[in-house]
Amino acid sequence: MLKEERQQLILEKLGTDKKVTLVELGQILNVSYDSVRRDVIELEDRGLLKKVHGGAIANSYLSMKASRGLGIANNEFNIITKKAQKLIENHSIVLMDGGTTNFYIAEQLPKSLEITVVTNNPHLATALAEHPKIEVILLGGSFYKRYQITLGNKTMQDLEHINADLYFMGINSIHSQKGLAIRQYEESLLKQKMMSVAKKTVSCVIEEKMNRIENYKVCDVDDLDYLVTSLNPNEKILQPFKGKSVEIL
Amino acid sequence: MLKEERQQLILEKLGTDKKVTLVELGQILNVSYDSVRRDVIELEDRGLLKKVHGGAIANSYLSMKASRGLGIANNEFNIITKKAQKLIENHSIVLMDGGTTNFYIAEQLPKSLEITVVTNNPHLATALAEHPKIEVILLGGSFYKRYQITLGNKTMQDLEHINADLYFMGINSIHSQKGLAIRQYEESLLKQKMMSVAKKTVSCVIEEKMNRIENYKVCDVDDLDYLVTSLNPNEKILQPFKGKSVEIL
DNA sequence: CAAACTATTGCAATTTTTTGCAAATTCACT
DNA sequence: AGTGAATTTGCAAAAAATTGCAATAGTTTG
Repeated sequence: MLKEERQQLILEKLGTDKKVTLVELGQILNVSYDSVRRDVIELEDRGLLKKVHGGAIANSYLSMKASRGLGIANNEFNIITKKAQKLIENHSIVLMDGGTTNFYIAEQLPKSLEITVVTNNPHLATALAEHPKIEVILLGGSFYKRYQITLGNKTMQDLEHINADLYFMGINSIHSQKGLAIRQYEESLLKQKMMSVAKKTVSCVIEEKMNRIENYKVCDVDDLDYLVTSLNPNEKILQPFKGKSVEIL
Repeated sequence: MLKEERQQLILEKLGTDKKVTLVELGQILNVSYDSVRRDVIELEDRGLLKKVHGGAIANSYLSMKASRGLGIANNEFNIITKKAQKLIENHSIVLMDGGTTNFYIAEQLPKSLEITVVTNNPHLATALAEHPKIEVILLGGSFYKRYQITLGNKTMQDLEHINADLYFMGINSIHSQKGLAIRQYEESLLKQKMMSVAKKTVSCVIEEKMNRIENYKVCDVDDLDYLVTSLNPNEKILQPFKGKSVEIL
């Protein structure tokens, strides 16, 4: 069995199931787990999937683009999107970075909205081509394949010239004491910069990201202006955030 | 067994199975593996399949034709791509802008190539994620939805800091007297800037773009260093370009 | 027609890539 | 904090690719 053949099958399975375990794959493909693991690593480097402990899950951008046409609505994302939209004023300058949640919000923006979106995420830029009234500014810099965003000095410099009204910060984890954190060091710097050039910062987090702690802290919960979740305001998981200065939606 | 006969059989098998291994082919065709391997290399050069370690897999957009048993003409884009690749040296900085031809060339670049690609085309950036050894720099600026590239002052400024070795210029029309032209005024300015920051400029044009005249002239044919076409060098359509200083491939 | 040239093919030696194994480490979950 | 599962790392065997070379067949040229 050819390596490419295996990888193709992995992607196919991932396309239907959204997730696979290495054990599963090893059995189906009838090769050692090591080979499967190496395949998965390779595919991750190409940005075609995301590797997790014990297996892999489908690339969020790819699967979203695929599911968009089918009208498959993800409930949690939809709730968040609805709430987030209320924060966006017409004729404002909105800063958005990478991450699935931001991508989803951008896609669902009303077609009538006249705003300028500044982003370091090319997927978001191309997706917004469908919105005739939204102007898109793409931040330049070196392109990080793994996270599919631009990063680095150039991107930071570009930001100096931006004065945004609102910043949608994508985040990997949020914790009432330890604050908001992310997996990449460089990315955490960029996010801090973005906060500094925006009047207000909002973070939209899905439930699975709450009360986890990722590697690099971006800021404290108190530094946020708004926190958007899909949860009901008096869920117990939200209680630790209540005393903070952040407004919870 | 004739070479042509073998190659025909390889394509047929590939049309039905989508993949073949060299061992398999060597047994069926009853020739040395070396011969099979050379056949596969030849077919890959003509863009009719994709060679991988241990065998070959079908070229998606050609497999349909092949399964119908049609004789497949060489693909115009593939011929151009092969010629264009010869111009790219390892460890060089390559500038590429928008356009289908450039996108295709980028996609087909060998996986082993170690270069830096600078582009104002987000699609190209994400497509190049498949190439682990290629570094991608995305030029920032306002995103021009119609042509899916970034454009404007910011993009121009970003270019000031680039010293590229080679520039692949996408173009809408080429004419021996009227030069190379494009539909958008802003884009023509950008292309001129790109030429000025690259040591050499190459344009890859498909036949339908030859001897037409679009709205905004970018430069004269003489200003190009290389002109890549799918045509045979002594085609009559190429004669008017012969006296020029440009090298025709 | 013969000599020179070219293209094709197979073989052998060398290098590269892939693959599976095992030991040591890290991770996730109770 | 401990325990089993998953991952990482180094390593070695196997498979495949590359290269140079020589033999053969086919083509061109004088």
